[in-house]
Amino acid sequence: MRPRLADVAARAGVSMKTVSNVINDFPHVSESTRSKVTTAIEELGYRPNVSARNLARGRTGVIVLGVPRLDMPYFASLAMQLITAAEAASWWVQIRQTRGERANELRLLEEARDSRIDGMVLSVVALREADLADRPSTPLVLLGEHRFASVDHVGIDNAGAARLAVRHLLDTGRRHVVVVGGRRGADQRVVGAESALAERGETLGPAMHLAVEGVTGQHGEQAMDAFLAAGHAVDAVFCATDWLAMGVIRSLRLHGYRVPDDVAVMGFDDIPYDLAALPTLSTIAPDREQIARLAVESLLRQERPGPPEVRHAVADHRIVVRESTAATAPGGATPT
Amino acid sequence: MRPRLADVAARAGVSMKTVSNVINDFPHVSESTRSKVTTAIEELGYRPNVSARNLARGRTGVIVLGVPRLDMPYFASLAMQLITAAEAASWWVQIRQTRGERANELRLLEEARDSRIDGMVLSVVALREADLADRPSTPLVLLGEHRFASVDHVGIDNAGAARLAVRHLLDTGRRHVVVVGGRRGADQRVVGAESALAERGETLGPAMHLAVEGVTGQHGEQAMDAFLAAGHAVDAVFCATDWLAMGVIRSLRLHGYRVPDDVAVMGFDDIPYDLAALPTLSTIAPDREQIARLAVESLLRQERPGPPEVRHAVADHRIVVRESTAATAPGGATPT
DNA sequence: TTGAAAGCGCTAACAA
DNA sequence: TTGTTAGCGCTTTCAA
Repeated sequence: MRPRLADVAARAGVSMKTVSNVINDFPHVSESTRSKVTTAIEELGYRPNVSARNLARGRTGVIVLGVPRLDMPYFASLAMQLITAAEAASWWVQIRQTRGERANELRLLEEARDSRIDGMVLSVVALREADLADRPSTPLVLLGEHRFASVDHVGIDNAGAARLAVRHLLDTGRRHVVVVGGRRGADQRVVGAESALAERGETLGPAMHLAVEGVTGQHGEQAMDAFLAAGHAVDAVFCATDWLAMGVIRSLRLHGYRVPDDVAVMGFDDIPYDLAALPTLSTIAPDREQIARLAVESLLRQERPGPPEVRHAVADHRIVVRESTAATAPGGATPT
Repeated sequence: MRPRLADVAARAGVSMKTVSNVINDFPHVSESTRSKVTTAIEELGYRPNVSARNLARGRTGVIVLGVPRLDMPYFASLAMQLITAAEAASWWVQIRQTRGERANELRLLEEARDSRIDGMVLSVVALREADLADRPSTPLVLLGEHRFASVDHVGIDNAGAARLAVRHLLDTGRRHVVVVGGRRGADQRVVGAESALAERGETLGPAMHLAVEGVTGQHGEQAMDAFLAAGHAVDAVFCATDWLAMGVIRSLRLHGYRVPDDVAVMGFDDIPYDLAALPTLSTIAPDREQIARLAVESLLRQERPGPPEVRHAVADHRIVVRESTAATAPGGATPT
């Protein structure tokens, strides 16, 4: 049988309370007592029973991570980082998928309310501020582009990152930059791209902004197909995600453009497949480890009693330059 | 406060035992009693406290899924399927990564032994039969290519699937098939490829088998680079995974081969990015949902008392034909 | 078929 | 600073 707290107490010649104090790092434990207890723990190979602890504490020991799709490597590696960060707070992470649909995001929020979980980290795509009006008392932190005044949030500076990306395109001699992403004004990555153009006294013409509804490569490909069919000049494309970029490259090449010789392409996310693509994909790499850590910190802070205080944390990012934006550029190529 | 079992019992005018019987679907409960209880449950919105239940049952409510890397979409979608299947058995799934290293796989096995979990599903890469000599009493089921006599296993017919893939290449007029995968004799996908060749009276020459150590696109690319440098004829490549295939295509195209015109390429796994690649990738699609379901069933069976009985289950697969194996083939192309 | 009550292993109020 | 003990909410043995 596995040793219990009582066994440790007996062996150390102290009470259960004392052992509990040691395990939970309470202050006010004399050094000699502490060492007696830790020795007993070692000798017995004692490990606390999580179910019992959670029951006594009124915790469930589980937090939920909601992401659009786990089979998008960006979210998968985010999930792994969160699992690691949550372990330190002795939380299991339960992963759920939303497919980016508002109905599913609402459903998760509803689950948070019925409080069989200790907290929720939600990577939000379609949720609106109003949906959070009567937010659950369960600790909640949102990830992703959208940031609401009423809820903790962890993200990166999407606009700043996009600005960096587009500046890079412009710095390497590109002139006609297409931006593939979400709705203008709403999508911070599009906003950032616009501002980089503005810095050079240029504007993002309506034709140069391709608004996509979905996240897959096919969405990027179709958008680019439509753009190219219209016959506009282009020598660079900034995409809001790497997956979109893969589709965009497919479209460009099927239309006879060379990448990066004729058109440079920049993605966003830094997924492992970027290196297997032809050309390898330049991108923005968010610091996912930091994001995960900040999310767990937020949950822990909300768990502590005290006046609620909403915090919006910003994690780092960096630009990764690879083949797809090599500086061979002329201006405004046409199909070969 | 959340309603407890006792509240339900009081409201229904029965004992806790009776409510417990209803909840756990015990036989021998009169229909009238059952309906009284279910009504009370509905009215109160009662949900069992999982920690308490696990404590009483001596369960932890958690099973572990060990995969090489979660940011490989194959494993990510497998993970999601397992989460769904495990939910039915009211298990949380804790995901762990092994990076395919034997040391990490052994560490997980060790964790299974110290039994803070109810079961383990391990997608094994490097583990050996001997490592399982004193296997933990915790229910364990292995996924992946390797199958050991002493442990439950769920997989697909890798050799059969590979045979299907290579037959497809041969049926579309290809003659010089390169196989990229693990060690000959050990890797069932290589074995299956060989047998497909044997059916046509051909053999897999040593030069035509590229043994790779890793799983990434770069590994595939390097292997293909080396092969092409040697100047052998080739008009088809079968790769043990899609990721390898992406690297192989990169190499081929950088060496001036057109895919599929000069060389057809076939992958294995069916990851979402196959559709964003140029050309879109033909592949083998294992039935991951079935794999997950069978794995959970195995765990449940092992949990039940009774004589241990090892079972090896085989899930379905199908071939998915896309652009990368379009039937335009001549025989044995050379660089343009 | 249903009820009473003793745990499951840990936490934390209250005492000492 | 440490000990005693009453829960946390559910399962399950034994009786009825």
